[in-house]
Amino acid sequence: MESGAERPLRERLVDAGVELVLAEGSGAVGLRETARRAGVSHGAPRRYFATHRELLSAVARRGFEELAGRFAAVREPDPRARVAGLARVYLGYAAERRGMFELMFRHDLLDGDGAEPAGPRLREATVPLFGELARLVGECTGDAERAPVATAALWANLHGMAQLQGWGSTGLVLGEGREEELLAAVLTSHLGPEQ
Amino acid sequence: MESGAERPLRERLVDAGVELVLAEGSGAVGLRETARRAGVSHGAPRRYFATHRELLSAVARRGFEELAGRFAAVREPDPRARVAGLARVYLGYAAERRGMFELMFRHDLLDGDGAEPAGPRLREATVPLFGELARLVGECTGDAERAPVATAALWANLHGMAQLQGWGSTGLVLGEGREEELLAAVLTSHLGPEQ
DNA sequence: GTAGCTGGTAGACACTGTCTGCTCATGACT
DNA sequence: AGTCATGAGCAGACAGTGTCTACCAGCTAC
Repeated sequence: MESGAERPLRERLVDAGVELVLAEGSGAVGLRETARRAGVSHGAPRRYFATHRELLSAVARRGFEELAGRFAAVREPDPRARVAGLARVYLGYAAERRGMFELMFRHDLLDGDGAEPAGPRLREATVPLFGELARLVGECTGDAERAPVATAALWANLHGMAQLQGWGSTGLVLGEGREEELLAAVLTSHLGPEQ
Repeated sequence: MESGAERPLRERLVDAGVELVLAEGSGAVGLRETARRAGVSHGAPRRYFATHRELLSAVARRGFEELAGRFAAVREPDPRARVAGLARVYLGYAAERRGMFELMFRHDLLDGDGAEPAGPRLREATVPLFGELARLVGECTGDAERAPVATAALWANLHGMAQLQGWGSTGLVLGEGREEELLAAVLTSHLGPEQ
């Protein structure tokens, strides 16, 4: 019954890693614990992940895929609404899947710098998204020349917001429940006033 | 010779931790390795740090002290120049002492949430600085009412920039050496055009 | 001079990542 | 059919880690 075609072990290990990172943070994602959760021996993961970092990288890559999926589901045609939608997706992902979000940006744990000949680098996966965002920002501000810098600024702002909201600093400093207001201010700052 | 009054072991352990975190990242700061660097037995740190997290927290606290010292050295009287100065200090610290900066915001590793009855919480140490920044932002924009939200936005922006610059994403997406330009754009976005 | 405290040593335990050798099924080739 | 190679997972070992515990050298105070 369990399932017609069994999911390959590699995927099951990443599944287990995702569960672990969401439940207990990236520190809990060990080779052995992951194997235990997947119901295999402690040495089994080694066939797919030569090292601890490779497992973590695979889990993080899963995160980037999830996030890309959410981005792809944003359908707003209007540039400004679209930027707002993408921003909300980003912040929403960071809030809902906190452990994943943190792991995804722990470059000290991840590969993508060294070795790994096949398979895209993790960081560079964000470049196309940056390109789309820059186009949208250009449309909003009507200044295509300054769009890259403005986009980098907006990008950094969103990333910082995600980070701060993640450890409650937004609430600490501003009072609870003012995220929407803050996001609106951020968008206005970088894109100019609405309409 | 070595030194007239010997530095207490607790401080020497934190020193060693700082060295380690700067040289090899927060993952390298272990109780045992730190003890080794300080030339004491592997159990010695336990007298001062009951747990690994406590050691890491002490190292992070040292970081906040360093950063506070740099902030205190900013002398610009003009509000806008002062904000710019503080921002440069923040980004400069993140760049020069990367490992420390990363550790300081790894709330999953640090205490300050649980236990630790005496001694100020780490996160809350940033609140007074936020207050000063909000005052300055209010002076720059002439809108004291919106200052808190504007300050939170700026704060998040700086933190995001520090993060992205730390792993080279700024360069990846914008080309190298455009940090000053980006900072200028960020300040303009949140404080309005210069003068 | 002896009791108690402070600051440190040393051994043990469970756990981790990594390495290595092993088993056993499957499938290809002769 | 028989052999061989390969893929996939198991199991044991090793060093290193955090944590716990017992122990001991000095010092101070009565």
